[in-house]
Amino acid sequence: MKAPRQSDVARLAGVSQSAVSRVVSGDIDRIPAETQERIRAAVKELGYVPNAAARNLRNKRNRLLGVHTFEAVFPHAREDFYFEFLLGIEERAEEIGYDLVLFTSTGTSDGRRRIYRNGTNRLNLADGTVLLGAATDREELARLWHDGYLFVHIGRREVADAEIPCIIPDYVSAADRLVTSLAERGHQHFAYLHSGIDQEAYADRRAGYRAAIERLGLHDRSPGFRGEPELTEEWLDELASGPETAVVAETVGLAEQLRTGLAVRGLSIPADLSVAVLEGPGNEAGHRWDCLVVPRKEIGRIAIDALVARVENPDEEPVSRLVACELVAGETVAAPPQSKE
Amino acid sequence: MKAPRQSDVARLAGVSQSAVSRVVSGDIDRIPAETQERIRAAVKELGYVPNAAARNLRNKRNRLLGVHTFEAVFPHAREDFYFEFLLGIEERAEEIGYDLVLFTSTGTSDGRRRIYRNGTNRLNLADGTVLLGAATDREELARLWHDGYLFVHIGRREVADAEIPCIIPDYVSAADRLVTSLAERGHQHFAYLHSGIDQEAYADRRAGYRAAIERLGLHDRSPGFRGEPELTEEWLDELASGPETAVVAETVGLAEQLRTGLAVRGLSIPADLSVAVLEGPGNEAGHRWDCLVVPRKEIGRIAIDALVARVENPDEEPVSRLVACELVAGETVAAPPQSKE
DNA sequence: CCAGAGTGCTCATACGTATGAACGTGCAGC
DNA sequence: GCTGCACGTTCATACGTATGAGCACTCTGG
Repeated sequence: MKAPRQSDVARLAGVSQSAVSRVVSGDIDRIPAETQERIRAAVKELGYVPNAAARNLRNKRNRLLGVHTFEAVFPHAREDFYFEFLLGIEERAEEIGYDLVLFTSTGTSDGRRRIYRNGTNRLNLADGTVLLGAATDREELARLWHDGYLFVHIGRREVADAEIPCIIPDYVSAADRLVTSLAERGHQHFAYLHSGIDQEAYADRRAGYRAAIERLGLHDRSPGFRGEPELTEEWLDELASGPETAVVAETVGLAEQLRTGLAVRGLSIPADLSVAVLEGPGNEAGHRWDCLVVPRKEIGRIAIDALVARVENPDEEPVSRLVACELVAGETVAAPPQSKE
Repeated sequence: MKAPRQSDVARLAGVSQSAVSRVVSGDIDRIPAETQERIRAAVKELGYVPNAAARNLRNKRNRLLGVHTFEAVFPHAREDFYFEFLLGIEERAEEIGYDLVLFTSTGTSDGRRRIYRNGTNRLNLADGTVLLGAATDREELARLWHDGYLFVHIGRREVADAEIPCIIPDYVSAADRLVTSLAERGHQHFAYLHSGIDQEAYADRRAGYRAAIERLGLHDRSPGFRGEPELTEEWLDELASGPETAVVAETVGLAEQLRTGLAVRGLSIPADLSVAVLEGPGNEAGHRWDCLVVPRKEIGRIAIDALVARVENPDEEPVSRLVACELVAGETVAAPPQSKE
């Protein structure tokens, strides 16, 4: 029971293989309707179906887009970082008629996934690949780029001597707008709570924060922002007695800690202090923090579009794109208390 | 910047293309270590990577497994049916070094996905495919089978004139054991709450239920089981006053309705009536029903193994497999009330 | 009646790989 | 010195498709 080929169809229809190829792939300018009909009938009778591999070999195109995460996708997906991106990726791929390859074969025993393994890069199976993962390996990225492989990376990733095309949440602008909106509410004195971990991931947010503070002539003297350990008892005491009316926290976790620290001192949010967070709300339906929302699904879609643009037009310049983040109002920001106005 | 081919590697290493092919694909019986080294070095230097399409064309093998769902995977995945299956599929594929192709390109405007579209079956890009989805289209399945395409289906799916290899939760045995365990608790009189929708999906469960009832000489006179509308006021009245001490419900939803219907009549679960459910617990952390658990992740893994077994050994008979379901204790089963003993 | 254009189709080839067959070399055994 | 054999390597081909070039024929216009 072997799959029929174009040549089988051709024999049945009494034409050549190339005529069949022309009909099935739509190049029918010079093939009269009657012949087309005969060929189509033969196709149907034999149940002919084009061989994707042969087509690909011939065409260099696959309509296949890779998705490479540096960790397993599904196992963590429920609450996970990746999940929403994948939503957008799948959705958009489906819309434009591409299939997705999940590169799972590149896993190592330690649970990490590498692109290159014993010198082999499976990725080239796809026309192009979306890379994502906080733990993206710089060296591999650099090599991939130097090899001229077509890819986009979700999230900012700077690599020396390579210009990685990234789809980046516009944290700079979002942090700036967040501060601006606090200032518009009347806040003048700010503190910044930084996470300490992963310097690079928060660099944009810090830049946006600082830019807004300076542009608007606001005051900030938060120790955390100067790199010292934050959320210590001393820090909290200082905050409680200081002029600050607004705190910008990098993570929800920090904000929660802050809340308890303040409660001990008899202060509440937002009555005494407004707090906004520089990351999206988690799934845990806790306090409704004022925060920014990374449009992950949207980013997934954009990544696919950026990739496909280059796949379909190789002359296209690889560029990074910023994607705007929305600010969402919660219940943790209010006007400054009158006592401090 | 074109991808290097074996012939490029060969030129650099000073050997023939076929020698390169032999080394990269492991057929090295008659190639001395020294030559292998030279070739490997050239491979590395050029960053050679095998062309999947050409390989596939030549071999009929890809180390690529398809995943075809008849609806979008990710969009619903959080709470969804598919999710756990995919977990297992990805996990197992990773372990054995296969990549996964998500067939998304086959979507139609109505949101359904078909395998065959304008005569083209994209699936044949992969070595074999795992199909899943409650709404699986029978005609397409039949055609796929008749075309000799390699696949397994998750969930039972019967198609005339075709023997679809399926991975099937063993609902028959699970339902039987569930009844048996109720009987061991002392229950003699049972009622069965059926969902009315999707006859086929619950057929196995009904069979297992009935088998246990008959084998153990138990009593059942539930109208629902005879196909009449269930959970009517009359039905509830009858149940409340009848000899039944245990109800087996097909879905959690039905069980919940039952609970409220009983509450109105002053009866509670499990004090007055034990209730067990023939489907797994949802994510909603409501009442802890006694129920069965479909080992979805496990099934995903098994599907991959079954598929790969046939991919790697085409003589292998396509067979369906039953996978045992676990029963989990909840808080809705107890001994029958003494008044009815 | 011939040049030129158009029509309907086929020829030949390339895509990159894997592999059975064949080839040349060196060496052991008789 | 010839046969036989193992070894190391290459040759040649097939997989199924797409497509530019080309061929044979018909028609149109001058």
